[in-house]
Amino acid sequence: MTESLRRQVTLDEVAERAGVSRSAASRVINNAPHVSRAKRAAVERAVSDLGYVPNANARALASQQAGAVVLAISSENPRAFADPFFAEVVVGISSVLEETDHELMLMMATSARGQARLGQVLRTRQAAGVMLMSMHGDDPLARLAEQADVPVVFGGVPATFEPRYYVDADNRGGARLATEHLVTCGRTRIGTITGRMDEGAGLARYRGYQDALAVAGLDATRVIHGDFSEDGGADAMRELLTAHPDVDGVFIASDQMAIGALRVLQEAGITVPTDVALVGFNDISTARHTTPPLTTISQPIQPLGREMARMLLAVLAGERPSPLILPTRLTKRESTGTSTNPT
Amino acid sequence: MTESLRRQVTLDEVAERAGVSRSAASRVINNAPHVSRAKRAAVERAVSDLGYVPNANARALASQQAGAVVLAISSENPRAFADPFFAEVVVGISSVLEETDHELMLMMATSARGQARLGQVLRTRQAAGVMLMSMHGDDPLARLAEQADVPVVFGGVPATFEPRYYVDADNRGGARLATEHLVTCGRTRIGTITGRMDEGAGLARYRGYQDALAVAGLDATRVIHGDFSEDGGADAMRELLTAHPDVDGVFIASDQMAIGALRVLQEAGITVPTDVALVGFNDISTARHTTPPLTTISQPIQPLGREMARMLLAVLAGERPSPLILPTRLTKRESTGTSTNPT
DNA sequence: CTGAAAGCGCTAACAC
DNA sequence: GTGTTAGCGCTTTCAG
Repeated sequence: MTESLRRQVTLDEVAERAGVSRSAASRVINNAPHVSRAKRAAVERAVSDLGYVPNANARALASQQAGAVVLAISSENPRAFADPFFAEVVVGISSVLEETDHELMLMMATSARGQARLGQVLRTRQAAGVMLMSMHGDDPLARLAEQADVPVVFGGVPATFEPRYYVDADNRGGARLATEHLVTCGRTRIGTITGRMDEGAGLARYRGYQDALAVAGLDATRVIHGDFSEDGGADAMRELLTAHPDVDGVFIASDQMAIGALRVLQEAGITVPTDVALVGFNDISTARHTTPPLTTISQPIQPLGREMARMLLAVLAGERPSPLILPTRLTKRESTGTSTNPT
Repeated sequence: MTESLRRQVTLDEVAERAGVSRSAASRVINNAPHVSRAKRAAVERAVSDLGYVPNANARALASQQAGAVVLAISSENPRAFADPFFAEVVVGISSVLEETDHELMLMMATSARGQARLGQVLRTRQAAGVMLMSMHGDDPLARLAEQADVPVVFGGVPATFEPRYYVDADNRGGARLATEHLVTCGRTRIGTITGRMDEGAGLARYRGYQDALAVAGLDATRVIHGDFSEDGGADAMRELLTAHPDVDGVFIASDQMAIGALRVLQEAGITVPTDVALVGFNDISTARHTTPPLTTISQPIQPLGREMARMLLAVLAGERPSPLILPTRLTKRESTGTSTNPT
């Protein structure tokens, strides 16, 4: 690391300095076999003397395989990536990638243009693999990735098909946990505000609600479909109150919606949790600060990102990892009754 | 886009199909001059027939300049990127980049390894430029970027030096606004909980507090230094209460700290805003949902990202844009008194 | 305006 | 074990 921090140092220079052929140098760099200890050492010295750094572009071009992987987020809404959820996922991914020689490219495949570019990046082998998140319905991205003939790992399961490789949180189990908790609290007229039914998570959470009530032998028809957003949650709660005024507990498929619902309940003079108990999903940071604080299902978001990255790495290495479902857990707070006052 | 979605289509193939030389084809692709209309059209047809997509690696190698730009986040804490703030910035950046042919690489220059890799990426011209965020003290990253001899745009101003190109929010002005609001509300014993003083934002917000009180002719010595975190805010508020029990208004340099402070105040039986009025900074999403909701300074976060990207693009294009300071504004909520009950 | 030729820095057969 | 030889797909002089 002594000389020239600005200029490119080439392999040839290293080879010359070390007094070996370029192939030998190359072999050392990629620690391939068939190099004598002496040469190996010489090359290594030259590398550190010169501060050699391989040129990733040349390497990718020659070997037809890139070092970068891409994280693509698909959504008709460009703001989707502003969701703190993704920030966490990215942290998880980066923490794994940082240990390897893979760079992370971020692509918001929002517009047609964005999608085209993703296809282009994949097709020209600028990226070795893709992690795909947040697709609803039959997302064109999925197809695009398949065509590109590049390893794809999904974060979350699309609503319409089960990918070969994916990591997901146990949405169904979590929803079941949430609903069971409501049952445990003594609620008997339990409704739900679902997420979008064209997303895997929305569907799974709805199923979990049904599971729990089936087991408890309770009616599972107090259902309003929402869209995961705060305002959507408010609207849905109004509908729910109208359609089923007797509801005494609600499982809400996202904390954002739960916050909207909370507002509506307050405005209607309905007390949480005394009159109606609430459970959300996601454990966003705001959930701790609402009044009352929100009981919710916590997801291991950063691990989700980590495992996505690990899985992609595994596929890249020629393995065939199995899909992974990460556990979710109940985080009790006051919106379902305090511990000192269990209903 | 008819044939072969999987295979690389090369420029030569396009040239052959169009019945022109490779150079001609290349010129058309890069819409350079010196090509007859006829040839141009032929090439364009061939391109779309074949679904040609230039290979970015080859291009970068040959031209010695990459298409990708990197967003590097520096922090001793890998979780820093989990901050929703960054997610917003990234959205802003992406929205601009999506219109261009630049890819976005994300690098968390957390570990020494991460920093080394960043240097490597820059040095081997895998990236055309860098956007750097969140540095405190004399961040090694800044130096690294300079050495690499690649355009660098800073997001926020480091505490120790003023970079050539940067975009920042008007932290000082915002802090002043916040403090002035406290004055307007009739508070006279106004304290502050600052952020980290080795970050530009922490410093600037403290100065803004001083500015406002100097103008108002009020005492500006009720100062406790915090660290931007929720727990840090709680600790700081305890200290402040001990050191200056007479305080009746506090400007707190981040909403996270303000939330911690709010908790301490509540526990101490001090009513907000009646006894003590509070103003935070950032307008994080939780600020709307605390009890009482938090008056705070809103920053244009997404625009910040957008402008960073635009500035980098400008530099890349050979321009010399001036640094940019984005305005901040006061968002009034109940923590400084309701509008129906202005103190 | 146009095309030929010479690389960019590296990998990968292939002979030795 | 080792070095030589071709390229990877593109840009870029440089003559025509």
